[in-house]
Amino acid sequence: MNEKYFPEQIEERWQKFWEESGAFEVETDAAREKRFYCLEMLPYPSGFLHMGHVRNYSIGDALSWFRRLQGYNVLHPMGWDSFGQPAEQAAIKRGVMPRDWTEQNIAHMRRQFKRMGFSFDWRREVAAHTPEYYKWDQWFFLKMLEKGLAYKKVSPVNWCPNESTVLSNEQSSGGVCWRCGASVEKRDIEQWFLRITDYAEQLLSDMGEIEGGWPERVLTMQRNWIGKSSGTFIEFQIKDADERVRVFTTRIDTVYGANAVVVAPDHPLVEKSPLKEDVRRFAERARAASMAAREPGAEVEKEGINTGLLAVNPFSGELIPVWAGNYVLMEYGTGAVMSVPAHDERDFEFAQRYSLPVRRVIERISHEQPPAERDPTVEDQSVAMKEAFTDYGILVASGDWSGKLSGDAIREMAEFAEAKGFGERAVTYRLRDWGISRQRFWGAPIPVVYCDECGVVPVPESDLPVVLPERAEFTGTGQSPLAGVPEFVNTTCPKCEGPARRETDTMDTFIDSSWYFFRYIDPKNAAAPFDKGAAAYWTPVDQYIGGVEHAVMHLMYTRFWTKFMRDIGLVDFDEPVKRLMTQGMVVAETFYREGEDAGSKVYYNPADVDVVRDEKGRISRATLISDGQPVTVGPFEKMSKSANNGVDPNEMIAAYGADATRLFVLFAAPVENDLRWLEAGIEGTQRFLRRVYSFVYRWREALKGATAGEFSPEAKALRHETHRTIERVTGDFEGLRYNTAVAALMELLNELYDFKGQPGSASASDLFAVREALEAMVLMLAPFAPHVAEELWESLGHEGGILRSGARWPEFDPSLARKEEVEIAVQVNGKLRGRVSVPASATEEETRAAALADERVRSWTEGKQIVKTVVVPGRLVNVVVR
RNA sequence: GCGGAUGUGGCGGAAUUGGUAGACGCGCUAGCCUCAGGAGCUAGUCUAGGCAACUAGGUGGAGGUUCGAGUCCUCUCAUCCGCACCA
Repeated sequence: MNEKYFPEQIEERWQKFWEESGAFEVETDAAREKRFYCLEMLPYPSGFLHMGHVRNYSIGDALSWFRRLQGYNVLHPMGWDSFGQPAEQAAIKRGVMPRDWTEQNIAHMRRQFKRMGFSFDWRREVAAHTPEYYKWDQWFFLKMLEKGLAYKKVSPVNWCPNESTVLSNEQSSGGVCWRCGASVEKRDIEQWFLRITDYAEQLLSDMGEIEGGWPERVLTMQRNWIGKSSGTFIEFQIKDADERVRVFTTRIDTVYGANAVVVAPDHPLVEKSPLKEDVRRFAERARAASMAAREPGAEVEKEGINTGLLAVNPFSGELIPVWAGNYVLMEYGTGAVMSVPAHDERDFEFAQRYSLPVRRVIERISHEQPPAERDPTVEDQSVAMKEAFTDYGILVASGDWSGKLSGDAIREMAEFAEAKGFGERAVTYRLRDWGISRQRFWGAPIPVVYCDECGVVPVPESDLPVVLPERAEFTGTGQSPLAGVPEFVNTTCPKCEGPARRETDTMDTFIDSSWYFFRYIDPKNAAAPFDKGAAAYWTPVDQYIGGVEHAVMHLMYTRFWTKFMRDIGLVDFDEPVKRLMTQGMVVAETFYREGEDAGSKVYYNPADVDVVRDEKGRISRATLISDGQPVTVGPFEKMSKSANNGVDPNEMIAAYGADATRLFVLFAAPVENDLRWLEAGIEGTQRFLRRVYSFVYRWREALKGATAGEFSPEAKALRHETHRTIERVTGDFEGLRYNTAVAALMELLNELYDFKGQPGSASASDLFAVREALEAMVLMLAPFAPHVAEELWESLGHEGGILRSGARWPEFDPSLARKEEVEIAVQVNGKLRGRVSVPASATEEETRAAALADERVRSWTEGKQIVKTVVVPGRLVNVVVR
């Protein structure tokens, strides 16, 4: 052991040791009942590790170490979400093949991960772009096709007319092509979809199984995304035509207030309109407007046009006009609504704009509801009502239904409609089927073949994987690069062996990430995606950790995938993840100056800025080091290129070591909060590690003479601190409260520094107490700073590395964790007036007596009448006087 | 607009879930050590008054419940996030 703490030497040494000894390699072992699956979201191999990754994997790594030390068989794997657009864009820009680009990036990032010392079982590494992996994407697709869960339908894509190519949403943001700036059009093409909507109800109801383990806000977002709504379909007959229009409503009780039927501009009924040319022009305008205004916050004004058609209200028999309106969406419900302006805000706004009559059919039943705005002299309330009344209430002007309560009316009117055959109750969902077709090269090919004779033919399982070609032309224009590779496209029909063409669409990369954590369990399996028995041992995942940006899509898809795997017998549970932790962003200071153009900013990296603080610690001045001139201090923002506030993990490792870097990201903030990166902060954690190190260095020889015996008061106090710390840290780990766990360790170290006694002269029992404290400290430090913990553990006389040495997470002795003497706060009329020390075992009476006997307390109670005393044993006494 | 969350020193954050507010760290101040230090060590650091013991105030704001409120309730303000014509 070196006298000084040199992180780079220690870290290199132990990384090598771990690798050579296979320290983190685990086996599926039914004999080991205690097992734990710790999973972090797999990264996209962009080529560079960033601080968000460091945070994500530090959180998971700490938990993995903790569970290992507790004796669990811990699966902690890593892989690569290695399909996706950036590789293809690199190919277009620089001509490098996606595979080469991707694999170089993976190699680089893998080195960075190893340099961080994360405890992954690298033998289980998987990468989505390898045929061994995506073969099973294709296999799952075929299973879905077989079960009728995969199907084709016509659906729009973003289309650049200039380059004749399909664009992703990202490539067409703002409605213009990312490369040529041409305005993007929608084009309808046939694409593959997965029927996730078949699982909508389960995705909703199974949330009950994971509530408590998942953040409430994630569940809420998923609930909103699924968007369940119960209501009724009602059919309106079109006058003088053999057509009916179907609407969906949750408020059938307001049907007597309908003043119109409003359909989506692209609703098929529009074809029957006598004014269909006008309506079509309107529809085109509406479509163009909705494409252009995709920016959030821009509320589109409600517009519409009368189609000239009339519909019959099946309840009242009344004739009402049919309008086309831009606020009605073809994708939701039936693409048509009954417009009830008196009781729906959007309909109200629409009616105001086009001066349609407003008929009120629901009255309030409670005075807490808004007062009735009603002009009894006229039927049309468009003048009297200032806004829609959307509450439930009592029906009026609704024929036989008048006088009923909304709740009853909704049920009875739906039954009536069903009985009369013009309606039915239904549940609709906002959730739509999952479009998985991508007109791109760098993804898993969809395994179907098109044959002129046989039509759409699935590739037989035995022919999987359908392998991507090694090379293709990447121009960024025209059709998908895959379609330009004849060896790939031209094939024979598996059915009739005649000439056929392969599907050239590839799969959405969310498919890869929907089941990757099952592949880790059995990554080399050539006969199945994974072994059922092994999966039953390891899954569901005990703890999943990742960014909240995946709260909806990825986590919804993976839940769906799991339910499908259950239905084909691969797993026997409903939910893949028991506990989910969503970590906050890593943010850093920003510094800037106004740029040349008005409103533009030039950002400077925090490393290039010198900050001067006043005596309070507030920033008083910030100057650019290179020219000494002031810069503006901006807010903390997510680390990014554009704000020039990124920090390269490599530089941090080089300057402070992987251990200090990891310790800092876990200590600086609770894991779910944003993390403010401050270079000074990491210096603080390095200081802590150095202090631990040098303490062990000074004491390690003397500690060989430690034996338990009669303990001095100081030793007792230290042992109390040690056991109390173990208790706190253990509890903090269970709740992933790393920041307070680290704080507790720092407190214990402060106690050690305050300990009276020197290595040369301490008694054997004092040494025992110090040794006990240090061993607990080192083991509890291992999840945060494993390299230095290994080094210290060895120097305390343990051979073979922490895990192999049989070390276990320290247990606390409750009798030692408890204090013998406790300090009791004494209040007089709720104000703190003194503190007294009593034995922990003191009774309520003894505590009260001690409090009242205290001199300072007496000076406040003197001459007053004691009305009562409240005693909280072990905590405080409150004396109430008058 | 709807839904959710959060407001505590100069800063990140603690507070055993109704019981000593500000743990731990950063920053800052002073001293020691040093050729030097962006190293290390020691002490201090919520605000105001006081040499001090101490006193008063203090958890965005205003009320309330309670012996006692950062914590519970009502209203209000601010910030952040999610969804957004979902019928």
